[in-house]
Order: sequence, then structure tokens, then C-alpha cells
Amino acid sequence: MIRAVPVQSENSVKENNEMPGHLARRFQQIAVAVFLAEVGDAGFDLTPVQYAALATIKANPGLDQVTLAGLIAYDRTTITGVIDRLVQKGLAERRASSRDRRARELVITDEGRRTLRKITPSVESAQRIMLRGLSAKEGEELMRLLRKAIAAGNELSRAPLRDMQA
Amino acid sequence: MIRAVPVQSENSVKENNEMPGHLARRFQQIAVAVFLAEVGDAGFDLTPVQYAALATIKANPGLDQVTLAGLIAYDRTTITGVIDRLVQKGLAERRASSRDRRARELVITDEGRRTLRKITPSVESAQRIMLRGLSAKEGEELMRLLRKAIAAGNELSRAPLRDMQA
DNA sequence: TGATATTGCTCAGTATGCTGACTATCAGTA
DNA sequence: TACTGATAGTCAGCATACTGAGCAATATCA
Repeated sequence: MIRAVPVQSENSVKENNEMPGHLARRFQQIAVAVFLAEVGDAGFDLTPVQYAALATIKANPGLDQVTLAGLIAYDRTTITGVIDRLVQKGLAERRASSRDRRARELVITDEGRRTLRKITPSVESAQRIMLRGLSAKEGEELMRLLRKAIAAGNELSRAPLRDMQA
Repeated sequence: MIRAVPVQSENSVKENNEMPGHLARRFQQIAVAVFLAEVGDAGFDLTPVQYAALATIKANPGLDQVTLAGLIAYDRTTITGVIDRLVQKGLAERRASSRDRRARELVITDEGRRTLRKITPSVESAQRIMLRGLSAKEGEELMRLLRKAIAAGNELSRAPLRDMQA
């Protein structure tokens, strides 16, 4: 007997291209490579993660580590090492908080401010390069869809995005 | 004097939400968390990376490590550890190649085949969950745009995707 | 054939990310 | 105020990813 309709055999593993998870990994992989290449060509040694942390510290002087982690959706155990490296490079400082002796207040240094200013063009060109296969409209649409999917999944990772609380 | 038009001050660092790189990282972060949760709930201990490698070994029995890496866009130095863990879990085997004494031929074990079969529903539900904020049409569009951006950036990472060569 | 280049794999070192555990501290309440 | 629970930060351990180096084997070409 011959089936009228093809059946999903047990061998029909989905193509990678059909897996959002695989596409997510791959796009992120390219994004990091582009960022490092652009920033490296400009003569700086800063990772995407370090850049985001530093920019957020600059925008919110004196914030503590947990708040910083929430603003950029990093795990609190990851942020420790990231800040270690920013401090070690002289771009940020860790100070004891006066209000809460458990917390550390983070501030950017002049050197950090300078680095951030000089690095901005590379960061922006990196963002363009990672979308270079798409039209402007498609790039916008990709970002919109990513934002929407991320918003719906925010609580599913250990390190969700958190707003500043007053 | 008051400016008629707001000027981009040096403080106008782009919002994270405007950075494709940040969105890529965040979406990937959620995708991994969802995958691990779904697969873990089903009683399995397999990462997205290990799953993709195992499925690709099954589909291409006897392939060597470099070819495997190319098919799923992993770095060759990363794949070593991934295979170590698959072998250690009894899901795959590493054999000396007869044609090229530098190469290792990879094959899936019966246990690996069983695991792959039983794990498939969790993997598929994970893919649905990570798109749960989007309509079916939006999910398709997101995947299309990711594929397009990835294709254009393929050569920009150290571990580009490579087709099987005969 | 012999020198050279390339390739397959591994390793050491660094940087995210995560799990889970732990300390110190703070906050709320009985 | 003493107890309890929550919170800030760190640490150890594991799993990707990558850089760069190195070894063994193969390919290429003068």
C-alpha cells in the first residue's frame, strides 16, 4: 500500500534555516564579530558587552551592579567580571555605596568618557554592517520583530531586562 | 539663545533597542534559555549547540569535524569540546578516518539516535515559544530577515557556514 | 622528488553566560 | 528588638566562542 500523502519520517529533522534558535545564534555570532572588527580597526579593545555596560554607567552615574545588569539584561554573576575588566582598563570605578553597604556604586572615568566618545563611530558603523544585506525598511522591520519577540520572552531568561526604578 | 531644533548632544548614545547587536544578543539569550528549559523539562541534558551537532552527525554519518563545523557554523576550536561532551554522554563516536589520518569520522550511536528522537518535540516547542510574541506571519518574516542578514554577513565571522562539498 | 603551503585537530588563554551556593547586609514584622 | 526573608555581590564550576599557536599529515608544484 502506498500512502497518498508523504509522512514526516523520523529522519525529517528541521533544517537549521527553519530554526529561529539557530538563526538567533548565527546572527549574534556575526554581530559580535563585526563589532570587534570595527572597534578593533579603530584601535580599541572593547567588547560589545563592555561597551553596553560602560555606556549605561555613563548614562546612570552611581548606579549599582544589579541595576546595571537589569538595564542591559546581563546576569548578575556575569556583570562582576565585566566590571572587573572595565575597572582594570581604567574606564570605570567601583565605589562603596553610602546608603547600602552591600552595594557598589559605579561611575565612569574621564578615560572611559573619552573612549566612549572616540569609539562611537565604529559602534555605529558596526550596527550598519550587520544589517548590510537588508534594505533600510527591512532593517527597521527586523528590529521591530526582534523587539516584539524579546518583549514577549523577557521573563524566560535568568537575566531579564528591568527598568530603572525611581 | 534658544535653538529651534534639538541637537544631537554627545550624550545621545543610542538606546539599546535601536542597536541590532543588542537585540541579537538578547534574542539569542532568550532562545537558549527556552531551549534548555523545554529540553530539561523533558528530562534531557543537551544544549542547543550539542543538539545541532548531533542532528547534523546523524544526517551526515562519517563526516569529519571541520565539515561538521562548517555545516552549523561553529568554530573548529569550539567543536572539539562539543564532540568531547557528546562522546562522553555516549551519544556519538569519534573514529580515525581511513582516508586521511588527520581527520576523525563522526557517527551517532543508537543511544544518540534514541535521544534525538525523543527530544524532538521539546526542540520544536522551544522554537515556537521563542516566537510566541509574534503572529505566524511575523515569525516567518523574522526568520526570512534573519536568513537574509546572515547570508550577507556569513564571511564576517571566523566560523562561516559552509556547504557540504561532494 | 623535495620544498612549501595547506589542512585537520588540539591546546592555552580570555570573555561571556549560566547554575547554584555563600556571605554580608538590609527590610519587614511579630 | 529578635526573627525571617529578601537583596547585593562574589565565587566555583561548566559550556560556548574566539585568538593564536602548534603538531601531524596531506597536497601542490617547481
